Amino acid sequence: MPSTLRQAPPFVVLPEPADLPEALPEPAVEELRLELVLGALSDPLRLTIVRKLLLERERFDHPCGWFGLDRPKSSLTHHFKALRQAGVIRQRQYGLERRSHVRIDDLDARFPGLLGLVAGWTPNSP
Amino acid sequence: MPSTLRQAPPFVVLPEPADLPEALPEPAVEELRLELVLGALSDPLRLTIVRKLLLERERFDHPCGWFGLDRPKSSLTHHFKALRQAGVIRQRQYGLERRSHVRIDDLDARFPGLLGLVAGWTPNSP
DNA sequence: GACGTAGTACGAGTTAACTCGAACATAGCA
DNA sequence: TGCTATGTTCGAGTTAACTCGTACTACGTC
Repeated sequence: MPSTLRQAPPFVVLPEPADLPEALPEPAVEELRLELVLGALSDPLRLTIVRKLLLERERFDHPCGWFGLDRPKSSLTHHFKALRQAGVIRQRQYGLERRSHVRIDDLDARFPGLLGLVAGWTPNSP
Repeated sequence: MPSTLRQAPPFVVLPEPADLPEALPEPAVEELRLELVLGALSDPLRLTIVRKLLLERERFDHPCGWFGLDRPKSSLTHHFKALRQAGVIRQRQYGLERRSHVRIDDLDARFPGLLGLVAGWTPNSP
């Protein structure tokens, strides 16, 4: 019924400055595995994280607490790590903060359409 | 690298005769949950099953052993049940045989593009 | 009836994931 | 020096999933 599921909003790829901190360990584009990516996205909390990153991408450089997730810090570390190790997000260390953004280019190249499904997802029913 | 990942083959929806056996319990289209579908597809064996059903759909009415999966029968029952309960496949009882096919219409309506990713998946690397 | 076939149901062992508390590390600031 | 904020690591408890053997059902056929 909801047409938002059928048509995802276009994602604008923002240019990144060259003086970014090094990204944390992650799989390369060609190492991305569909089953691992799907597994990482098969969790409601992680879907919430990725969807929020996609829909509010212009403000992606926010600390972990920005997501407003009511979980202990160690749980959030666990889920962000799961997303990063599957290749869904990239994380960079900004001093104390660890900022995340979705690897849109890589995921669109390997699994076109997948991020549109995530963007159209809704936590409760359908 | 492989262009097969970017462009999935078109799926032809075959008309179904009206005298089919009743389908086993499954979620309705509007009940399909993305996180459950992704979870069901996050297993290599189940990806193999769904991909084989998609690519050789014209011969979908085969017994479970047709898939050539080297697992005990009870394991296969487990995985086919997981796929059915997530809404990925539909199963019908033909006498002794339980035949499965992918719910292409339903999945395309709710999660467009997802089956294309499955069809383009390859078991090992990239 | 006996046999083979296609598959389910149950139960147990094993593995993996999730969840969270507690302790720790680091940077900035008063 | 201490305090706060951000986030990690470790460990343990709990839950869920996978794997599989065994027993069972149902339908043909000989």
